[in-house]
Amino acid sequence: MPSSTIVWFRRDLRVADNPALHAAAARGGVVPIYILDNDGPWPLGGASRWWLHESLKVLSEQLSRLGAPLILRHGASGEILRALAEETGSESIVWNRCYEPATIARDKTIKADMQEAGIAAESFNATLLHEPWDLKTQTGNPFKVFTPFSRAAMQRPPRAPYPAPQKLTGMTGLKSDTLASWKLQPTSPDWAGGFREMWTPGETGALACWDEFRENVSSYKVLRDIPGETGTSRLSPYLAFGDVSPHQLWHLAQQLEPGTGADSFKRQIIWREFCAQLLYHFPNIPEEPLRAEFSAFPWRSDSKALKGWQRGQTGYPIVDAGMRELWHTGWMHNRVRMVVASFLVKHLLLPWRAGEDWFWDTLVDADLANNAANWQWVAGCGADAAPYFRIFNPVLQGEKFDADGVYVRRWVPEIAGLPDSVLHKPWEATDGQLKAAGIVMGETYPLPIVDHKAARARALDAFASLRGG
DNA sequence: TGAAATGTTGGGGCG
DNA sequence: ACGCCCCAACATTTC
Repeated sequence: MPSSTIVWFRRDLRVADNPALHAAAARGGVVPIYILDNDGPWPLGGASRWWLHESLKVLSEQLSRLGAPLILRHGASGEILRALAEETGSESIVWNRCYEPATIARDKTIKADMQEAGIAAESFNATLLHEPWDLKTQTGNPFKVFTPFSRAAMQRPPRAPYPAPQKLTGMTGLKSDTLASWKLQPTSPDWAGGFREMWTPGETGALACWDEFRENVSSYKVLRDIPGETGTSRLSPYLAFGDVSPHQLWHLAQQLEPGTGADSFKRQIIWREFCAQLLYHFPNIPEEPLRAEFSAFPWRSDSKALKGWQRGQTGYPIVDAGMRELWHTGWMHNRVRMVVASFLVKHLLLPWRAGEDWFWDTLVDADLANNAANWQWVAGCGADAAPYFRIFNPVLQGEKFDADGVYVRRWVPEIAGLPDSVLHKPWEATDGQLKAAGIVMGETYPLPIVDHKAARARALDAFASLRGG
């Protein structure tokens, strides 16, 4: 009887379209393992830990049902895998590749160590449609502009998804941590109530999420910009943890009628690929601006303003609504992410790194590449970045994309009684309107922590100082 | 995947 | 009827 193959789960918490699992199952017995290894430079944030717990619970049930229970262990990945190989007599180990710089380095070492120990180690493509080293410009350089990247990506159809295994041959008697012992979920206080209301993590939840999205995909292109609607797919956390693969989603989108929102949706998938590719080729973007001249940028330091932003107390309703949605659900609507990010970086002149850290901790879809690349995009120091003079006006953005105030009223209920005409600028409400709505400005809802016009002028000055000197 | 400032045009009020 | 002005509406430029 051939020895079992260890399947090391990481950001691929699913049984369908899982190339590593598929390959292992074809060879014979499998030993699935997930290792809690928080040693890297970007340890999991609180919201991600919550999602991971839920997702592992589902994966564990699925694998047990298929016949190969999931082993949970914590510690240094290399040592754990070596020990497991010894315990099980496994002569091979497989996994699906991750592309964060520290993970690449770690996995390289593990692969070499394994092979030295006579254990065959093989990795597979699973979390990106295209390997970051596969798509290059005509001159052979990595893409730094989205449009040509997306053209190149569109011309290269991704592989078809693998089916889920029907049955696995597992091993019994191996020791495993309990999921609860990892304490991934909050207890006191339990801040995850809003998370549970909104999300069903795991592979089955991902497919249900797709089904719901498919019903509305024809209006995706328009409604994806309206935060009061459920217009976006909300698939991002599933993708971040690999509850579903981009190949599966691409394949599903291909089956929709062309000309529907499928094209816009695929474009968003390509944005994800673009960011991953940037991180691969420019591995320090989580910490350093891609455009080096930004190292000299005069960011302010203002812990009070930062806290006001984090807690949704800026006095700008659309900003506060977004930040509270994030805090409550672990997620924020895409349009509003751009508004709050622009507000932090331009109105408050606070470093994009502070926003990156906060999103990393609070988003259930936190992804190193997306987070770094998009914050740099907003700050103007990244690839294909927003020009420095593009400063969102939070009032206009609110009036344009939340015209009926559904979103602001949901997340900033203390001003819900204002009429639409002043909902996005409560400081302009008349005394009568404030009284009728039960609002005392500065007490029940903050006055704006910065004046838009002055903040805009200050940002333009600061950004201009980079250019002229 | 901006917003504000500036420029241009044309309808209409009015002497 | 005409010229003048105002200003909304749209276009262009600038940040």
